[in-house]
Amino acid sequence: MIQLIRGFKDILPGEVEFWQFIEKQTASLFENFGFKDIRIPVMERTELFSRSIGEATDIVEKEMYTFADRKGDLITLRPEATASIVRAYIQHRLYAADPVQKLYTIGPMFRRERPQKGRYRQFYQIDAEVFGVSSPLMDAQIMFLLMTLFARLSVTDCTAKINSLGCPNCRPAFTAGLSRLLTEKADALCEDCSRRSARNPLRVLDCKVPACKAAMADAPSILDYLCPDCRGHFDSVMRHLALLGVPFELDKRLVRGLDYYTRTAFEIQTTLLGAQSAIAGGGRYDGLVKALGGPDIPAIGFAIGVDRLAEIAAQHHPDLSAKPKIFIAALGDASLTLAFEWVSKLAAAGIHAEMDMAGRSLKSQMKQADRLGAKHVLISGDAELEKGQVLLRDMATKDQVPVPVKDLVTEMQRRFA
RNA sequence: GUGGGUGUAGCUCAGUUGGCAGAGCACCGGGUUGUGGCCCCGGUUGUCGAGGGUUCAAGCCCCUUCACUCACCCCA
Repeated sequence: MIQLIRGFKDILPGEVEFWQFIEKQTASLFENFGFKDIRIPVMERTELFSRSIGEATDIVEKEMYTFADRKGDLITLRPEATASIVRAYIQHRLYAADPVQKLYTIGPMFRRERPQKGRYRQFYQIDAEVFGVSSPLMDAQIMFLLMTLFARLSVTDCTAKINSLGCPNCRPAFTAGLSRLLTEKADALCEDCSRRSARNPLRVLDCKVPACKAAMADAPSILDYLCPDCRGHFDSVMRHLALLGVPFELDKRLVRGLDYYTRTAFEIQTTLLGAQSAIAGGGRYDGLVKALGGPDIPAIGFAIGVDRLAEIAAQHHPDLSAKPKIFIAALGDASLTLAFEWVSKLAAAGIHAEMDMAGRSLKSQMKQADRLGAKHVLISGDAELEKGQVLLRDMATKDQVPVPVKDLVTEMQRRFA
């Protein structure tokens, strides 16, 4: 037996129904908000990701599936979708007709992390991006859209955490201040934090080690450093979130793992999934389109963890599997042939119909119909056929009525279509 | 990458100081010549994760390894 790759998984019938449900709700809601579906490849040139996500990030440094193709070009299985969508936006000059474009996609992403609950090496994201809108109204609307989607999916136990990361004008001052503090307190920090100090200084603010907490007690907040534009933008986001009734919490330590974010950063968290509390995250990245060679156009986007959503949805919706309208139980060769013809034609006509082809006992076939959850069973045996009819049984009420064999498919269509 | 837990039937799991591998569920058949759910009877199902070692004898003890899982880290 050949094992599947670590961190990868199959989605089997019984679970896949939740995925379909999520995808349907997403498509209809997103289209109501003006988003259009876009399909992008699962592989790109490695350079696209290293340039957009950031050379020094965990994702690029140690989590990407990167290899040389037969010609020697370095390619990477996408660890996220934003880079590809931005690339497509620039490459096809989608901004030419209208710089404002709202795009979404659903698909697998790949990161080589250690698997755990709610974290896989091939995982699925619903990803959406809005180009050409710098207004804070869009930031607020996007979070409203997310909360609305989650409510539809019965994921009620979630809160929005928001922060502002500033912009190239104001962030450097904050980063410098923080770095200065970290250098001063270097001796007091735990091993992890001394490592983080250089790479990801903001993370130190989040450390649970008491000594680090004490050392960071008077650490600066990014919010105190925001320039007037960023401050105004952030205040407006919060004002409009309140207007739409989106519950949110300010989280001054919220940071995104990707370098390209500016200003608004947010995460939707839930308590239902153990350590992997984030079911969606995103933010504004006003400089990325230009950095990747496009025009200077602002953008904001987010990603939803579908695996995590499906796990939660499974707790609410017990059975979404399709139930047959009709099961045909056949006794004897003549009936078997007729049942074969009827089931095939009913299914083709859009009526979910099933049968047993193994020639088993009536009792066994009834059991099978019950297990499948069939609404009705057509019983066809020699005794009925002699009279030119079959029996239609309602499985819930046990009522049985004869139905003529002639034009049976048409009659069933009339009753159950 | 680091740590903890777990690997026995399709599923959930028992398995005593080392002594013939088990139960429930599921599945198949019967009880009812041709009628589902409840009940009763019978039956099928095993690389005990893998490899090596100790022993007369290993599911159990020792070593190695793999997988799953939870957490750190990071994130969706």
